[in-house]
Amino acid sequence: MRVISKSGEYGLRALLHMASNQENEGFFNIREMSEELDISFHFLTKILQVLTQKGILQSYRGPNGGVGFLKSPEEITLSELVRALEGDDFFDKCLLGLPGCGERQPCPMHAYWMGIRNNLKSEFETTSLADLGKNTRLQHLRLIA
Amino acid sequence: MRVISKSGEYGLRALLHMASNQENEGFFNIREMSEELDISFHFLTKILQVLTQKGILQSYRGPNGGVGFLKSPEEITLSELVRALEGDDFFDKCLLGLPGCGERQPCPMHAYWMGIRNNLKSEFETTSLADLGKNTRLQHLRLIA
DNA sequence: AATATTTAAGAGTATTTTGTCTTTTATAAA
DNA sequence: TTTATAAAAGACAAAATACTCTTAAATATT
Repeated sequence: MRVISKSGEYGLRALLHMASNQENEGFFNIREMSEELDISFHFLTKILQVLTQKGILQSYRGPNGGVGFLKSPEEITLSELVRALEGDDFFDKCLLGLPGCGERQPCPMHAYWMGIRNNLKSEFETTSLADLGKNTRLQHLRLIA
Repeated sequence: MRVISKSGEYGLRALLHMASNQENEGFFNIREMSEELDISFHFLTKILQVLTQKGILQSYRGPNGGVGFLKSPEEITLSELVRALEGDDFFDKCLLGLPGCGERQPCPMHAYWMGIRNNLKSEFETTSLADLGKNTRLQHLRLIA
């Protein structure tokens, strides 16, 4: 098992790369990013397309085209990114996978799991992409294997 | 995305079912369980086989055969079960999927994620299957859709 | 206008996970 | 000892996820 999908990992890595190179300011070339991060170009393109469709990134085609932030990384929360990459119901899912699990018809782990899940949710909601990106830049942390 | 795999969900549901019907005491028939929980019989069999191989369950073949707990549910932690069902490294994985991520060569999210991960880990380590099973029995909570 | 560049989109392939079916092995009961 | 029952094991099929390749559309430069 993995906590997030491969696409999610790739997406987060690309976003962190962008956020930690914001002096670059404008648009990032996807081909270059794919090489720097060692992620398949076409696959990364698709993942970033989704983020563009969800209004997190904007893109331009043609020479010097690329992808850039639509909102400032200060205003982008980790929670928002995980939902965009892993599905809107990420923080609502039943641990046992039971559909319709909730207050009205809880599974045996509902209350327990909801506590844990909500902690994670609020943690992710109060962490911005800028926070993580600054960290990356200042400490020269790696985004590749 | 899902937090645990489908096999993991099925395994937990079966174990909760067993733990909450402990008056039954002895062995549980897998066919019956698969019907009560609406899980494919053969698939469930394989999942329980793994739990048997990992020393959490024991099994007997033949008439009145089945699977039962090897240790008492009081002594089985949720942490142990998740590791058995999702892999031993469940609580050690890098959120970005980077191999070898750790103190020596951390990814930008390492410290942050380690905090969250360790919380989850200790939460799961201090929760027994018996706790969850008792809950299920006393409150008549559902394990099926 | 023509060409080159770069993302978008879609079709197709590979791998992993999930699920099914069949055969084997162990055990109990007649 | 034969038969029935139930888990173990393995081969196979289907679905989901991950990845590749080709074509289309947009934009900039000449």
